[in-house]
Amino acid sequence: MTHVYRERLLLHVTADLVILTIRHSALHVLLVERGTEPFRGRLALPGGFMRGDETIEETAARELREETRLDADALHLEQLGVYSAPDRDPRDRRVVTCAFLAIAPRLPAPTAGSDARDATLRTVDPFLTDGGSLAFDHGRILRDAVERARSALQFTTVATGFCGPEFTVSELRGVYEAVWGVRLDPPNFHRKVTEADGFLTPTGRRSTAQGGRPAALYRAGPATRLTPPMMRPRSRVPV
Amino acid sequence: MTHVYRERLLLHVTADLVILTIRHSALHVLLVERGTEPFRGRLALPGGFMRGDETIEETAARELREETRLDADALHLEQLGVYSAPDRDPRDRRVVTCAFLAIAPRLPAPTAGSDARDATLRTVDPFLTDGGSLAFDHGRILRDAVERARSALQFTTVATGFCGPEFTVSELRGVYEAVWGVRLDPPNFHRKVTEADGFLTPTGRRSTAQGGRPAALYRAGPATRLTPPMMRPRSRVPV
DNA sequence: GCAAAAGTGTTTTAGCTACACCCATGT
DNA sequence: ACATGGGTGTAGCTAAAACACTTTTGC
Repeated sequence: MTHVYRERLLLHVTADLVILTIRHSALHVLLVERGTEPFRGRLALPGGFMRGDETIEETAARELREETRLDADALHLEQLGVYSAPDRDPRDRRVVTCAFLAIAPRLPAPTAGSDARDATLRTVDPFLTDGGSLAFDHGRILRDAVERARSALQFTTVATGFCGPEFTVSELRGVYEAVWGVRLDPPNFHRKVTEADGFLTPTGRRSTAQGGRPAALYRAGPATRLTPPMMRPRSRVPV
Repeated sequence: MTHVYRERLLLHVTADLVILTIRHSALHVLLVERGTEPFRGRLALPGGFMRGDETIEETAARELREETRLDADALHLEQLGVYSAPDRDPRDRRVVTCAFLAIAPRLPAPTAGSDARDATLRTVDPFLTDGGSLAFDHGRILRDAVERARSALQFTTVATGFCGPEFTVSELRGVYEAVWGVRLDPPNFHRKVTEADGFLTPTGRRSTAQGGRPAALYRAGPATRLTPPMMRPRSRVPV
């Protein structure tokens, strides 16, 4: 803030969302097909421009609501970072974006007719190895988001955000297995999460069994940090 | 990116720096006294406006160079996040900032006559409890930065960034003690950091003793993640 | 010799891994 | 009955905490 006014640049600021969810035991991301240039017809992260009297978090929450009908208060929504390379938009050098990571419970299939008429859920895997197929620098943003999510599962309790309001320990384990791409030992996982202080709150209810003994149902507990952390196995048999 | 042009807002974007360093065994932050309104005469984080053909990281690196004469390549510099409340600048609603955390080795006292003519190093503690005394929302940013630094020391090797090119294990322990505000057991700390893979590289040289046996000198090792993490004591006798 | 800081050894404890084994349901 | 997934018990291992003790310097 020590420079003269003529050096100041005026920029468009967007909030782009990496909305992660789990379907069929695999990590998925919500993508939209672009209807306008640049990158017309290519897949991109949902996002939108910041408006006046709005924080960037409010912009992100608004886009999230428009794309998923979900309320940002109910979801984990965190800033990933600013992406500001001058050539990231080939038609306008003055667009910087603040990327957000959103963690969503099982989403309904995107409904036609809504504002998200062209939204699809895709498995993240192809985009992690081949980042170039997304519009703008969204491949890079998606890779950063997945890396952030993998790390967050170790040290925080956000994994419950992928589950519904009530869930079983197996379902939670499925979240870790899908995001980390490993198999975890069910007995040890059960002990770890049920004994971690504030991670899970028992509801006293049980799930309707699907093929075995009914599992106890839990809600997300009050804790936000997971101490001690859930250590990610160094290298295991991939799923 | 689905909205019409008239809804787009044009914004000024600044990079504000939280430059942390350690002096006299206490965590310090570099602050400047503002010479212009708003907040004339108040202390603020150094920062500056983003220019054309520049990424926000380059803006931050430029400001860092101007304030400390240090090269950003040699330092740990990471994004903290975007602060975008419309009323954060009482005179211009269109200024958002991207805050950065910089970790600097022992800085020389800010030199008069440079661009940082009015820069001072202050201990962070007063600003953590009384955030209101800094300009803008910089008290909030500083608190977030210190929290990030405390967390980073657990899981990464950035603590070496507070030390010079060669340092002793004691000096490194002093970093942890200053940032966390706790006393650590010297024997256990020594084992932990010397056995952590890639954290420290022995130089073979020894420090000139100051009051005791000379200590071995190390350089920062190649590792960036610290595995297993250095767990922060739950609650200890404060320093 | 004594103080001070560096560094090693040793005991105890906590947490994790691996895996055997029992539990409660559907078919 | 038996298959299936839920959940507990337990032995062994690894890492960390606590602290006694040795080493190497300056004075």
